[in-house]
Amino acid sequence: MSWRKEQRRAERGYHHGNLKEALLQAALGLIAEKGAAGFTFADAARMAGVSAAAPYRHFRDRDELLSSIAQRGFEQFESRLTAAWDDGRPDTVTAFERVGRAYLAFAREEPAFYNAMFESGLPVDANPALQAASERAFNIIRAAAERLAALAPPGTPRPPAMMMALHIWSMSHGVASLFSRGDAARRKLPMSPDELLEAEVLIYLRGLGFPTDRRPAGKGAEPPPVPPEASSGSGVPPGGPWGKPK
Amino acid sequence: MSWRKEQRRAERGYHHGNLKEALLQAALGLIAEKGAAGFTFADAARMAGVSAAAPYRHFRDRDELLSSIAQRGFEQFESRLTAAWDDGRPDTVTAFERVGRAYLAFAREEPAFYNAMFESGLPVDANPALQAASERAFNIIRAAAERLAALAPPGTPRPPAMMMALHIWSMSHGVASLFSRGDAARRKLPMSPDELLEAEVLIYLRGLGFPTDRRPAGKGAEPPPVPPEASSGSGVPPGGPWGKPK
DNA sequence: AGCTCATGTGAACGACTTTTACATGAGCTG
DNA sequence: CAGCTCATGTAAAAGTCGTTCACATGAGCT
Repeated sequence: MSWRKEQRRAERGYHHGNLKEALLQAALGLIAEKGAAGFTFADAARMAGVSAAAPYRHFRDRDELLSSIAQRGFEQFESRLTAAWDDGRPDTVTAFERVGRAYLAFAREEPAFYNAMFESGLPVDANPALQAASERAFNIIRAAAERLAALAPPGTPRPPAMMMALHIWSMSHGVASLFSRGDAARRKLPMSPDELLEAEVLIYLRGLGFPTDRRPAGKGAEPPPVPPEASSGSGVPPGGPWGKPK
Repeated sequence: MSWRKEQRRAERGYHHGNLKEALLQAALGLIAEKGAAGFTFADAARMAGVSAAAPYRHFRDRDELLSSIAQRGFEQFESRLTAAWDDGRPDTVTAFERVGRAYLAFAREEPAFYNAMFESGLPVDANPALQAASERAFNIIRAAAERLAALAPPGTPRPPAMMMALHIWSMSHGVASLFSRGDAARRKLPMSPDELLEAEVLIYLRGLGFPTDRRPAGKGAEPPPVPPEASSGSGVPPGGPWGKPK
């Protein structure tokens, strides 16, 4: 019953040729299925068709593989946030909310990455590269917050952008962790996680004095707003950022 | 040299007498140290001075021990939130913020419970008792939100309490997960997690139209507010719910 | 053709989880 | 108090993992 392994070896020769990548992919799949805790180094090796010792030629230990995945995750995360932000087009508030949705979408569509990044218990601060990658991702949110803060309605004190960024991050992460994960969209909600986050952010921005109907109060500093009929669906209903209160 | 085990046995006899509780305590300590992932059934047994097989007389498997801890955690969580809410005294907004701080305090002071409850990857929905306990805890937040929603300033549409509760929960959980965990207060922050959350909640409430200076707008429905000099430190500075913007 | 070194193998170690057959003794029953 | 029973503990064993080590292989360079 070990002709399977022989078979495999016959197919690909003694050397795998691309083991590092294969291990990363295998691990990604396993983490998506069973979570970072349930993922096993040996399993990844098996899935790649190599012995249990082979992975040690490419990763110091199981943790390093996990870190590599988290690192890659932060990079993809950053690029998705960057794309969503799109340098604040067509207007800052719209783009800002798109970033929020992108956060949730990432958590939903890349559960393995999200898990490795935020739920694996990895000591992020122990790995400089990882920390840097994480920071780069956060900086997207920060940059967006900065642009938003600059639009603060005149007359009111300008909110610190850093604080706004942290607030938005915590909201996004909270919603994602609690309500938006793969098979784990555990609680029954009166609204989708996306709607929940969108309303949350809108209420928050309104609390800062921002007009949340997509019509910026400042003039000139902001490109002309999208015509109302173009902001399909995600526009704020007249009553407020939530459905009809009953 | 296995006289240690003999020693222990001599001290307590063949039967432990209170093994279940001892295991729970041991596990709690281990999880606090090394996280739910690093915690080991065998270690707990060792710590309690029994063989590795003994725990199976009290827990079906490692997961059941973890679940028991999470369950207990939710119960303590509920009671702490209940105490913090204190039925909305002295006024709803103050009590509401106290709940937020209690959330963070729990995450900080009971990392083992928090870990088991929210970060262990336990399938909460697979265990009805656990799910119920979790729901009971959340219901505190929901009840508080309901009271708050009832105070919504007249004229504006009344926000759905359930949505508010989910929002507050996500903020609290987001801040706790990202910034407020034991050795893992990873990122450098311009303010403490408590301040961060407090500002976040205040801005949010203001976004809903609530007066956030602790002086309720409605009259009669709310007990008289605390005199300003009594709300030490946690009162809202005149400029807004954050420090001086520079 | 031959060398070398990155890459993979198998065996082995200790730790962990879980099951099984057996041991102990606390507490009830007569 | 004697005897029984059953909850609770033990040791041993099987299977899995992580990790290391000595050794094998063969890709690519000289």
